[in-house]
Parts: sequence; structure tokens; C-alpha cells
Amino acid sequence: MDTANPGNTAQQILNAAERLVQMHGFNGFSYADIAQEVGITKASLHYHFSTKAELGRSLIARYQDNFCAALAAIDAEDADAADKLRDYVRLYAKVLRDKRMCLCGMLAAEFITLPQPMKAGVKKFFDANEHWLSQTLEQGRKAKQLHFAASATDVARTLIDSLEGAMLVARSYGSAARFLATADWLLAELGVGTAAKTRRA
Amino acid sequence: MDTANPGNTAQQILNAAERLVQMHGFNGFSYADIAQEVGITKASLHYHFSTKAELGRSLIARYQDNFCAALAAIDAEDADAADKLRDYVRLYAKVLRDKRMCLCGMLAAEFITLPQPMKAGVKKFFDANEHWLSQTLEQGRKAKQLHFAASATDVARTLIDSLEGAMLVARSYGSAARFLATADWLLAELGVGTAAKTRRA
DNA sequence: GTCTATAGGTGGATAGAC
DNA sequence: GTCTATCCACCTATAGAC
Repeated sequence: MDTANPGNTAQQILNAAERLVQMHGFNGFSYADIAQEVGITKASLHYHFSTKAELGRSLIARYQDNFCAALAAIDAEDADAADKLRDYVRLYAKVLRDKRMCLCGMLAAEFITLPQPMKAGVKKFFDANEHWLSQTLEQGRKAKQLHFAASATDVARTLIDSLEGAMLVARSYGSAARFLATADWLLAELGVGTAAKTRRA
Repeated sequence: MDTANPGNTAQQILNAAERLVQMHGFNGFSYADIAQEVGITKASLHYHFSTKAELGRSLIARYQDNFCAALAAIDAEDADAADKLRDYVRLYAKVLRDKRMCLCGMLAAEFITLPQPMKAGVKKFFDANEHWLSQTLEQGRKAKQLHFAASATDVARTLIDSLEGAMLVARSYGSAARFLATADWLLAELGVGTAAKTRRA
């Protein structure tokens, strides 16, 4: 959790690897890249993560943990389903601001080439997103704040698919604005305004 | 164009490379993979495509040509904007049926790592999609068949982003049905029913 | 146009000293 | 925990015979 702590090498390795996967893909970086960024040799990396597959597995696990914590934080902060969805989109936008792709979106592209444990991790991430979104959507529908005809699960999947795709394409144009435009359209279709959070004052 | 023609080696190479990129990514295959599939040596590949970057460039160019031809075929067959959009979705679904990702969607994930000419080609592909969709959407709106509040360009971008993302995620689940569910939801939001084509007679 | 042979580099991974 | 040294498989690319 502490990027600046020089003692915590494993976390520094994960930080570097995470950035590299999100930027270049799992097949687009090497141990040499991480070694240079962290400032140790390739050989030393194997002490912390015996194989690249094991490093990849750890990477997804940490990403999922952090993501789920962020979702819990949203639930703690917002009572409103519409506010929650807006903050959910902000979570994606924050990743894109560093010109990164969602870790699991990137891995989804390379899915076929991944070792089995990583494949399972990627699906688990999407499943967790779907679960949280479904609940949030259902909550909003019951409160007559969100409006949609399909099942909450189907809409949740559409949101995941579309937001991941919006990140994917936005990176080719180097345009976070393009991502936000698509995100706004999607939320608008559900009845969520794009302006600042609804305040009850 | 003729997969079975044994004389047309360049096309066979492109066919193999296209499949490999769509399945594994540009950084996820090698000349050895193509050589095996086509049945010639690695060295012979360089006679047809001097470098991997040049092969990638040719790949995108052919893909774009075929795609634009498919769009022209849709325009020739359908008068109706709703029918055109349904056929557009079918174009994507057809790619996914072979468990492939859209070539340029895959390359968008690896965008940062691509040689410059390939980057330009990927953008051109998305731009062509946007142009065709914008026109089709505008046509449908004028005919009061499609309904949307945003600009045709913004909706076109949302459709591209969302369909690419739906392909991306669907591949992790090995589920074409998931792609189709998202595609149907998107079209439904524009007022396009998911049932068979509208027939006038 | 396709081959053999090979160059020159980089991939992940290991052994063993410190 | 980190290092040096090294292995071997694989990468893209080239030279030159056929």
C-alpha cells in the first residue's frame, strides 16, 4: 500500500508490474522492465514471485481486493443509487487518467494466452463488478430513481461491457473525454443525470 | 480472397496472421506460428512481409477494406436504418463466433506498444465505423425510426465503444450470448427492436 | 519463392556466492 | 534478499544457395 516505502519490495514489484500490464499488456512487458523500474536485478524478482504466471495471479488478486474496497467505500459514502453509479464511473475514469487500461479489461483481450489461474481471476473480477452493480441497480429501481426494462443483471453486464470498451477505445485516441461521453450516455439512459451528485441539503 | 488457392501465399499469410492477432494479440504470436500454419519457413515469410510491423500494417489495411465493403453491402441491401444497425451488430457477432476479437479492438488494447503506422490504421478503422454509424443514425432519426437525444456522433461512438467492450468481455466467458444481450440492449435504447428485420410486405 | 543456416538479441528461469 | 553468471528456448531478421 505504501509506494514510497523502500523496504516493501514485493509491493513495489506489484506496483511496477501492474502499471506495465495496464499499459502494455501481460505479453507486452518482461522481468527486465520491472527490474529496471524497481532497481533490482531480474534474478531477484524470482525470489518474490517465482514465475511470471505467479506474479500475474498475485497482481489480479491485489487488484480485485483494492477494487472491492473501493466499492465498499462507495457504499459507505453514498446512500443514493445514482450517486453510487456516478462514483463507479469515476473509479474507471481515475484509471484512465493515468493512460492505463483496466487491468482485467487488458487481460480479457489476452485471455486465451493466459495461464489458467489468471483466467479464473479475470472472471472473478467481472463477476464481482456484476454483483455490486446488480444490487445497486435494483436498489435504484425500487427507489424509482433508476428506470430500465431488462433484468438488473443484464443491465449490469451491459454497463461493464460498455465501460470496459469505452476505456479500450479511448486509449487509442488518448481521450478521457471520449470515455466520459459514453459513460454519461449510459447513465443517462438509466435516468441518472450527469451533473454533480444529487444533494439533499 | 481465396483461402484454398495454394498459389496465393501472401493472402494465406495474412489469413493466418489475422486469426492469430484476433485470438492472441499482436504481441502474442510469432513468425514461427504463421510459418507452421501456412506450411513454409520463417525465412520465407520475410519475402512477402519484410518486417512484423509491415505485416501488421497490411493486416489492418486489408481488414479495413473488407469491413468497409461489408458496410457498403449493408447499405445496398437495407433501406431501413434499423435493419442496417441490426446487420452491423451481426457483423460483430460473426467475428465473435470464431472466438475472435475484433482485430482493431485487440490492437487498441496493445496500442501503446504498436509501431506508428499501425496506430494510425487502428484509428482510421474506428473513424470509418463512426462515420458510417453517424450517417445511419441520422438517417434513422430523420425517418423518426430511431430516437436519441445526443448528437449522432456521440451515439455512434457509444455504440462502437460498447460493442467492442461487449466482444472483449464476452470472450472471457466464451459466451456469444452475452455479447448479443448487450447489443440488443443498446439497440433497444435507440428504439430498434431485437426481433427479425422489419419487413414492408 | 522457398530453402538452410545463422546472426544477434531478449525471453523466463536457475545455481550458488554473499 | 540481492547479487553475478549462466542456461536454453525463442524472437525477428538476414545472407546466400537453389
